[in-house]
Formats: sequence, C-alpha cells, structure tokens
Amino acid sequence: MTISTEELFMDLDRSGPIPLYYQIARRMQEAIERGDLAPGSRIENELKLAEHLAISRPTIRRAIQELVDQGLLVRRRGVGTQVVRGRLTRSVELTSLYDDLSISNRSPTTKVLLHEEMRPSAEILESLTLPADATVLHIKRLRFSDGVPFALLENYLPPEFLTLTAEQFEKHGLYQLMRARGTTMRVARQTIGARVGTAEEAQLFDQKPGSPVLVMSRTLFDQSGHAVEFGEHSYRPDLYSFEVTLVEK
Amino acid sequence: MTISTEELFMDLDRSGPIPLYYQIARRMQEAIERGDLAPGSRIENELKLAEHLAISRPTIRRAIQELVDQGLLVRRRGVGTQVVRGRLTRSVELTSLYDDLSISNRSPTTKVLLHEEMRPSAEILESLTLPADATVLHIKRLRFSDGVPFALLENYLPPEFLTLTAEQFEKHGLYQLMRARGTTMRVARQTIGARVGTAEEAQLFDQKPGSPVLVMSRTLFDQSGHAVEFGEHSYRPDLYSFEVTLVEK
DNA sequence: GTATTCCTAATGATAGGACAAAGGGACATG
DNA sequence: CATGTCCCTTTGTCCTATCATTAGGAATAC
Repeated sequence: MTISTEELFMDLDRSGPIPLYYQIARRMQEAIERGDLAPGSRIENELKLAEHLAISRPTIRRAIQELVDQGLLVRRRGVGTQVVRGRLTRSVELTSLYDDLSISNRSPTTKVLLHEEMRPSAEILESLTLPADATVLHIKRLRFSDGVPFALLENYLPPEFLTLTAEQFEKHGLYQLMRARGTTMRVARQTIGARVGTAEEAQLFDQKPGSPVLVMSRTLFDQSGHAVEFGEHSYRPDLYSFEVTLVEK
Repeated sequence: MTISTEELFMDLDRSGPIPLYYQIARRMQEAIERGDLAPGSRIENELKLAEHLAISRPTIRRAIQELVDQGLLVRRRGVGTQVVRGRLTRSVELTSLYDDLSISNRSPTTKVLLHEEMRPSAEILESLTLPADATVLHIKRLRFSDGVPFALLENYLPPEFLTLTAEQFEKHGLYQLMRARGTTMRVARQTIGARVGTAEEAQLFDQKPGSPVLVMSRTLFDQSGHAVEFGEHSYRPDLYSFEVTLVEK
C-alpha cells in the first residue's frame, strides 16, 4: 500500500535560499508526474514522512498542501493522503501566453498592429484606478504560433509603461517586459466568454465572417495592489482553450 | 495609515466547531467588501494583530493567507499587507451552476432531455478511470434562468449513480444530489473553449444556426481521488461567462 | 448475526518561539 | 549631490508541542 519514499527525498539543501517545503513539494510533484507515485496510492503519513526526512510536521504539511492546491493530492482526515486518479493537465497559472508557448516550444511571434498613447474610456480608467486626466498606452498585437495567427491581444497600460516601444513588444512578451522593469505580478482577475468575431478578427484569424471567438478580459495587479494591466484578448477557438483546476477548500 | 481593527474582530467563538482562522478570514473579507478596509490601505502587522486578537501568529497568518489566495490582499515582506485596489469579482469556485444561480436569486429550472444507461466511449472510460465493461449514467439537461434557456449540460456518471432518477434531476442540481449521497467533491479539472453551436444547441438556445457557444468540459474527483463526473457543457455566451482569479505563488 | 461502542490512526487546529530575508528609510561618506 | 551602508520593520521559514476531530476497523453486547 504505502510506497517507498526514502530514496526520493534525499539531499535536501538546508542552507540554500530555496525553502525546504518547496524542495519537497517539487520532488513529490515530479514523482507523481513520472508515475513513481501511482494514482490512487496512499503516501506515508505526515508524522513518518517528517521523521524520515528529518523535518518538522508543519513543513511536510506545507509541502503536501502545495500539491493539494494543485489538485494532485487529496487528503482525508483519519485516512491519509492519496494521489488523485486521472490524467494530468497543466492548469492556468499567472504566466503570460508568450511564456506558455515558449515553454512548449511553439516559437511564438508577435506583430504589433497598434501602439499609441490615448485617453482611455471611463471603464478602463476605473479598471486601472487612474485619475480622470491620465494617459495610457494602448497596444494591439497579433500573436502567431508556428506562423499561424491565433490570438488578438488588446492591452491598456498605466502611464509608467508609456516608454515601452513597439519594437520591444515585437521581441518580448508583455509580462517579460513588466518583470524587466521591476513589476511583480500578484493577482489577476479574468472573465472568459465567447462571442461572434468581428470583421477584423475574422480577417486576421483567416476565418469566415461570423465565426466564433473565445474572449478573455483581465485586470492584473502588482505586489502593492495597483492595477498594472487591463487587457481584452480574443482567440481562435480551434487553436486555443483555457485549463482550470479547482480545489474545494 | 493603519486602520482600526479592534472592533471588527471581537466575539470570536473559541469553543464552537468553526476554526478561528476561518472566522477571522470571513470577517476581514466582509470588512473589505463593505469598504471598511479601504483598497490600498495597509492592515496591521501580524504580530500586533495576533496580540490584539489574543491568538497566535500562525493563526492570524493563516487567516490572511485565505484572503491572499482569494486575491483580496497582497503581502510584501518588509512592508506589510495591503488590500488590493480594484473592483471585486467573485471567482469560479467548486460549486455547481445550480448553486451559483440559487445564490444570486435567479430561480434556476431544469429540463431533463435524456436519461439513460449506456456503455461509454473509450475517452469517457479513461476520464472516469472505469473498466472497459462498465455502464454509466448519461444525462442531458437544459438549464433555464428565469425561464430563459442558457446552458446545455451533458454528463456521464459512474455506476454508483445509476439509481438517480430523471425526476431528481428536474428538482435538484447534480452536486446537491451527489452531496446527499455522501460524495464529497474535491478537485475539478476544466477546459474552457468556444465553438460553433450545433443545430440542436441553436434550436434549444433560440439562436440562429451557426451562432457561437461557450463550452466547458470537466472531470470531477471525490475525496478519495476517484473520478465521479465527466461533463461537457455548452452555454449561450451572451448569458454566461466564467470568472477566474489567479494568484502568483 | 447484527448493531453499537470503542479504539486507533491519521489529518486538522492552535500555540509560541527563533531566526532569516527583504524593503525602505536614515545616515554617513565620497 | 549622489551613492553606498546600516538598521528597523515586517513577512517568510522552520521548529516543538498539544489537543481536537474524523474515518474505519475491531471488539463487544444484545
């Protein structure tokens, strides 16, 4: 029943900057994804795990909690902790589309269709919590995967990003540029829906007029709670979809 | 700068079954939603909060973490914890559509279009991790909000739910029925996309043929990691959308 | 035999302490 | 005046410890 975990968790780096609970969580995650921890199998109980790894129970609990939050493990009081049975899917995280594609070796490219300063609408002002006389950067980009256009990205950025150039947006993802300027993203609120594509979208996506598009609008907040992006994106639905993992608390 | 928190957190129930951290988290959430904790304001530091509430730091930390996970607060080491600036939106949680609508007083009704035992396709068998000779319950429901049809719900349930009747599905949501039978939902994996609606969908949703639909497919797992539902849902996109809150770890 | 009660094993909640790391401002120094 | 250094504040990590609650099986009573 209980699988051997001894070898898997040796060589924890206790001096480096990476937290112990994080090191353990990553190793368990890899073990599950490799199949070393079979779906449905129970993992050792928390006290024994703590003893074997020579760490405290709160630390191993925190590591386990990470994987529970990812939907890889399920805990039951009085019983134990089990690996969820079922295929693995990577869930939506706070990474950009560009990062996602780069990771899966899809060679994303970007064409900037519009790059202007503007006085935004009241709705966008409110989303970004800016004063009424503020100027924002308005950009519109077409994103390609292996040369095929599949996403139209329209974004509004607060004044501190006015200096970003069209050339930079051709070469880098928005989040890369934000990170490079010291902005740390923390929270994003997204709404996902669908509608009939506009004439522009149909033409750009090489689809018939009246074809559906998947749409997502997002407000992104940085580490101090300020809104740093408002975006309205549309996707060719046969080439893109969202994955979400939900965990009951 | 720092707001008064004293009055807000009196009368904690230390003997009842509701955890302290949860009571505190709820009160802070209500305070934020009421506006008593203004967007952008810093809350008291953890040590002082713990002292004022006469609880330990781990407990107040856990309460704060709840709200960070909900995207209501942001923490920064060396600085403090702040309320996120920006409108509030309720995020997707592991509740059913029926529950969502009930809560918002929308009087959902359901019409069962199909209710049959069947031998599922290989894809569904794999999603539910069932043996090849298993029989499942296949249901197809049309969901109305205030009399307007807006969602077509097709579900496949493992053998233990074969006894659920069409009448039950007319009166109750799927998750209500599952809960009543002792099943506790824990993890759901969803894919959200869009496509052209089928002829059936166009007719049921009272839309023109070729209109777009928002689609969601979901596999749901219970507390022991078993798959207990596979569903493919489609929604009238002008009447329904998904909200997601993402938090950087 | 069946139902109830009890026990055990496991996770859940809470406490309290110690030290580390990072942000930001004050201060000193070039 | 600009730049670097130190220090204080605050959250991050990790520890030990204790009791509560639950699930499930074992033992018991009827």
